[in-house]
Amino acid sequence: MHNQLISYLCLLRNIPKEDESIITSHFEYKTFKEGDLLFKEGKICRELFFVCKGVIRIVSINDKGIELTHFFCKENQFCTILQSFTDETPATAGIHAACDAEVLVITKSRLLDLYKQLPYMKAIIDELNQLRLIEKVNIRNTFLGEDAEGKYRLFVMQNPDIALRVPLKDIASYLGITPQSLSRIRKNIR
Amino acid sequence: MHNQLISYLCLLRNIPKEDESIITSHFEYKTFKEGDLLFKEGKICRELFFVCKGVIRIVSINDKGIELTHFFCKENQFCTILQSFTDETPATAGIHAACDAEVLVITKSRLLDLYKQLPYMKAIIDELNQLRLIEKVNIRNTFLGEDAEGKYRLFVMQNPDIALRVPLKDIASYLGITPQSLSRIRKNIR
DNA sequence: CAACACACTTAACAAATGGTAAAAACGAAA
DNA sequence: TTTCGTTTTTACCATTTGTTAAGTGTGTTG
Repeated sequence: MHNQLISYLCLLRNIPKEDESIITSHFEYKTFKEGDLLFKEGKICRELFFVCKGVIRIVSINDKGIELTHFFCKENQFCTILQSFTDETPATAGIHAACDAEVLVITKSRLLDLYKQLPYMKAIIDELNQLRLIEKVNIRNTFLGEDAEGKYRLFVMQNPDIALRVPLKDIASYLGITPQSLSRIRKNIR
Repeated sequence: MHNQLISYLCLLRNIPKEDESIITSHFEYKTFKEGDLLFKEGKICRELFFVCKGVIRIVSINDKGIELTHFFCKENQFCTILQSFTDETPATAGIHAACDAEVLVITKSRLLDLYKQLPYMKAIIDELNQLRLIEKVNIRNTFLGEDAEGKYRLFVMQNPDIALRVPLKDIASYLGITPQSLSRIRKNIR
């Protein structure tokens, strides 16, 4: 599992062999079952997760009590509640396992320690943030102007693996439609 | 105008007095009329804009020929087509003046030169990117699960100034609804 | 001023989506 | 297996939004 993290980081920047164990030793391996809570809404998020296997999702509850899925994170993606992690303010969203998942966790204090030992790690995380920003903007733009069916088609095209692994209701709450609507759309597509 | 840029940057990090002219000399001042093109879709975007006055918007055209407004940038916001600017790939969106606007422009090569002279500028831009990522995620999440009227109310609450200054059709294309729908929604709210 | 282009509004109808409810399918636990 | 709870499907109706079309400004240009 720790190898997977190193392999991924190597895609962005060469990691000296001798640094590998420094990096991995800062992370802790954990497993979760579908529906399990990785992080609870309302607390300050001091963890950064790296998904090794499975899918996790960022979730909040709106004023009507409806679950909203902000986004999914799958294999080889970092995930946290960025605002809470950065500002140390209470998070307005939690993190749930959308299916069985294996993750590596690093706490904020350990991450800062890692930055001290290996300053280039900060640059990697900054670069990942920029890539993530580009990705978020792209997702918004491809969804813009599409109706529910169009959004679902785009989602499936861009994330065929996620579409197969997580419950329908989670995808519906990600697309901003009701499970009934998504079920209807799936039938129409078949 | 250049003072405005320095004032804004000072909110993020203290700028030594002697650096101010180094920074501002890298930027060029330009004015645009409503509807003017700041950057044309399809080209490689090598400019980073800082809005001093007015509102600009990122625009693309979908397969049906409909204009889509990705987002607006107003006073004291940096704006570029980030993917194109970073990867030097052709941009799939252009930048238009949503109302009369005054901006400071820095080219990519001049920005890289500025990074060399003042390395802390890179940290500032990285921090701005992270803030922008948090903002994009927040916008998406507050819109999620809202109907068209809810999205419009949220937009007006969060951007009362923009709502008053730019054409209705641009806001409609930002919300992903037709101008007719937005006109109807405005009437209902009155 | 007149003519024109463009943005905005309004209306009538069609299509898509939401709300409610109930049934069916599925999985977990006793 | 049976039971229970949850997810998914289906159906019906209400509401929202899109589509089309026409009318009303408003500003610009000749």
